[in-house]
Amino acid sequence: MLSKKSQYAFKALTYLAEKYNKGPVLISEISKKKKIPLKFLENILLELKKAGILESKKGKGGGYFLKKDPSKVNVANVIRLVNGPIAMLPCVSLYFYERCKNCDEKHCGLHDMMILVRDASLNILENRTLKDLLL
Amino acid sequence: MLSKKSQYAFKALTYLAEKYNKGPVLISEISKKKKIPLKFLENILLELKKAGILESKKGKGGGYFLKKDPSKVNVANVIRLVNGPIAMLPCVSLYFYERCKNCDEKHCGLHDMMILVRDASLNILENRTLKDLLL
DNA sequence: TGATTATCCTACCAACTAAGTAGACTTTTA
DNA sequence: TAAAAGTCTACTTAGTTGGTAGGATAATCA
Repeated sequence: MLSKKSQYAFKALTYLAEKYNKGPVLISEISKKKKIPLKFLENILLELKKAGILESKKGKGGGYFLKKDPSKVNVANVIRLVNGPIAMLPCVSLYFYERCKNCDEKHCGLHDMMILVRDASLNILENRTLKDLLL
Repeated sequence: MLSKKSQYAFKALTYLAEKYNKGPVLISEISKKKKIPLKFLENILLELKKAGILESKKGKGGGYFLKKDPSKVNVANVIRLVNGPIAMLPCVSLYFYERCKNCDEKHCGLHDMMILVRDASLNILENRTLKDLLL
């Protein structure tokens, strides 16, 4: 399941996508409109900024805004960043791979099935962007 | 991600599937062969029994065994039982549904996308059984 | 019938993660 | 230089995960 943090992240990102190219948006505005706890939202937006998805401006007239066009922000990447692995097992994860202990990946039915699940999910998530989440 | 508990459950179940119709298997045997902490495995097997997947026999010559043929034990159901929801959001879960707060499901792009992901995953998991996990 | 074998059950615990809060600091701009 | 706004460090609180301990209960067999 996606964490609350991830759900907040998507709400904030889609809000910013709607306001793309309309100047910086206050954290407090996003917090109010999307009903996300202010200080928690601060952390999330900062993380998204450090990952290169958002940009910010300090001082009066400042706020957060998308660094790239909404159609360039990949959904799978946002999930990996905020939520972690998409795969159901570490041994089939592309970005968070860890070897199974006491289990030979070459002869593991669970492993093989989870690769199929991973690919089916990625087939959707890798081909969607923030733009697809609007409306 | 699947919990360790879930991974242990699948290891134990596939082991029992290999021994289907060959009489009860000791918890301690599964524990040793599959390298699963004994007392933790006890809990897991008991849970699987209560869910109607396993059967047990007490006393000498006792142990655990599959209640049904491995080809009748659905993978999706095992995951739901031991790990929880398969969907990535409560608002798109079939068996663990919860309404979104502050979010209209009729107009939510995230919701729509997560239904696609859910269905893609279920399409695989619902059509596999323990038998498919062997070898 | 009583010892042995094995599951069943209740309770507990340590470590970690999720979710959120507090408060001071820094930078920008008017 | 004061106000506005993001940045940073640290904390709290609640819940989950991954176990462990020890006894109760039931079945078998000598």
